[in-house]
Amino acid sequence: MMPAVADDTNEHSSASTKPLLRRACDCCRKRKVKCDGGEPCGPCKKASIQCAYLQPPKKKGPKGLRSARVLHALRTIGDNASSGPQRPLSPEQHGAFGNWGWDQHSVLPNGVQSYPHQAARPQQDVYGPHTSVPRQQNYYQQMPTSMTHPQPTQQSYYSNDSRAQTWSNQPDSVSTGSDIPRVLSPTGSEALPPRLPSDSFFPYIRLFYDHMFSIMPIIDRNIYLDPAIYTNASQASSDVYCFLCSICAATIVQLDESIPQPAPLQPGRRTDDLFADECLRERKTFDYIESASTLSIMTSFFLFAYYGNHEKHSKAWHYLQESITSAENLNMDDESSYAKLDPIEAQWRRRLYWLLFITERAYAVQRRKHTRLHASVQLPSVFDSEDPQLLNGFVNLANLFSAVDDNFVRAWRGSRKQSLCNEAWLAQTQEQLDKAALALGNITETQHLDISVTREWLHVLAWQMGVSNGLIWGRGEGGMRLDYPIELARKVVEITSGANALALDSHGIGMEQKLSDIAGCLADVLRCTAGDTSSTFLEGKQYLNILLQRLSTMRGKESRYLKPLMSKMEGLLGYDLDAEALPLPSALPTTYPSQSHQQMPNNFLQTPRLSMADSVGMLRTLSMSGNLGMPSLSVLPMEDWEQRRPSGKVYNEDETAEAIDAWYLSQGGGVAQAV
DNA sequence: ATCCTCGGATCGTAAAAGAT
DNA sequence: TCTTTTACGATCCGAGGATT
Repeated sequence: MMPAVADDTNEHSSASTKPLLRRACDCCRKRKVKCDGGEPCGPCKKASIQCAYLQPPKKKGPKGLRSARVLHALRTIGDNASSGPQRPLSPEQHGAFGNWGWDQHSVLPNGVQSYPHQAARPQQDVYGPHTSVPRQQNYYQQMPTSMTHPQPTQQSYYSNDSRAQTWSNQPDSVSTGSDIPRVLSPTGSEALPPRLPSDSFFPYIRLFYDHMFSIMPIIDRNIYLDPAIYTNASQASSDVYCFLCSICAATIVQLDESIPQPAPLQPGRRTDDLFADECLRERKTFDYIESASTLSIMTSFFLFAYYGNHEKHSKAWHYLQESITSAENLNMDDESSYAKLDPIEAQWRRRLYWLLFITERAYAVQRRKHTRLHASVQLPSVFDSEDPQLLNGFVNLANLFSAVDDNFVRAWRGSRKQSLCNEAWLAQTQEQLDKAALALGNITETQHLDISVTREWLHVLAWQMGVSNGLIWGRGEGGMRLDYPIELARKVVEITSGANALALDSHGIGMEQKLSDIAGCLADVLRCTAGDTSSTFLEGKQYLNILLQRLSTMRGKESRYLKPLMSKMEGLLGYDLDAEALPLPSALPTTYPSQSHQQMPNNFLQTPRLSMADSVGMLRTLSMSGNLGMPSLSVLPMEDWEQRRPSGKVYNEDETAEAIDAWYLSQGGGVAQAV
């Protein structure tokens, strides 16, 4: 499938017709010059540029249903005709999505749809179809050659065209055809601080695609994995530059030490901080709010990821909200707005919207915040996407979080009426969580881990809500049993035990938080049932042990949640907080669930038994104090945990301890009656 | 004179549409 | 199922602009 030439035997064919090379290097492709296929190739050697063959070949042939595309083209023509001016299909509409967008030459053979002329090509072509590299370069060419920023004359040039960075278009500018001038850069022409060198970005973008793209499939690899577009990155427009800085900052801190990273850009300074500072500095030089685009939404989003991973939660939440606000400004929460867009553009926007949705739900639950976005727009397409397997996973995750509805969030924040947080509702919620993410067969491991662990984590949260509302002694529907967290922990151990560490680590601190939440909840249950020697609870201790082991090596180092958890565990597992490392790191069963329960670590302490009623009482006390599932407050800053887990639960008080014990015995739980 | 950019001709491949 | 049509990715020629 590679050869572009018929009778190309191996290297160079001696056929009479001009021999096309089977593959040109990335730079020659960009430069549109003949490549000799060498490493480095002749033209690259001559030009003293880095020769590489990184860009993967794209799939050829038509994509999607032809008839649908024709329909869209006709519709677009109709829209343009009725909405007046001259404005051809906006470049944004061709935009960011590589060549599965419309072919700009073929949409309208009469030329009405084609770009008028080169000079009017918008800068946003950076995101244009892959094959139109020249236009990307053209875009960069508009920038001054020195390390200063665009001059006023250039601004006026830009402001007269519709600034097509790929996704930057505002729907209203499409529908009204009004080209609102946008100020892109500072009005002054004074020299500005130098930017980061152009070659700073690409290594991190590659890391992003290798390890994070499957959970954030929002930028086109055909565009951003092309090293050539970074050749002038330091002179890109401000919003592009900010975006690149933010995604690099987020990637570095999210992957952290789980994978070897390129050498620091500046000695003695964290590169993620450098990127983030650059992004923030550059943002002050232009009105990024007024010129909001999908690009600026993503910039805010990656700033969120950067701060979130650094546990700077006020800033993280701020930037997440900023990205959501920008999305609302672009009407991305309005389904009807997508109909006006090119189908491909619409698909990318849907992805971005749902990523914001998922992230907001997850983060809001973790930090007990309110949510603003709703499942109000259609999910992105799976089968028509460039990677159905990947999109399948993404959509699964979106479905899972759709089960975390407003009631869930309100109940979790403690602002839902007690009467509404009843057993039936919780049972239904738990059921929905399982139903929402069923088809996990054909997805990547990274996504599988995310969905599976998130699902169990949400189960844990729902269970804690039940406890807080006095539902623990029910019939066990919706898992409202005392030992339910042990079952959930078992699943999590099964999910993570065989997992590729890097696939787990690529979820950043969010995964650490979820695992620590699950472990914390399990620890509470074990503490409250201390002394119980039934197999279920001994099993639970082993699961806890394994989860702690996991946390001890997250992202190349010990998770910051480990010590708090261990201090909480003091006396329960026999661990000493001051111990230099967890015991048995290598002796842990890697295929744990198949192991028998006999081989318990001998350092489990036998502590006095509690009755079932005592256990439930303790759990309720913990939930009242807002301490349920939380590691000891003595290790993490108090306000940090309080922010994460404020209390505020309500629950009934009228069940008797006898009834509880009787129920539990009937479940075969085996908790001892009394000390 | 040399270098560089980039429109577009051309080709091969693969998917959609049509014929049987 | 087979054939035809169409879309699209890819290479790279060569005109024309920029630079030395």
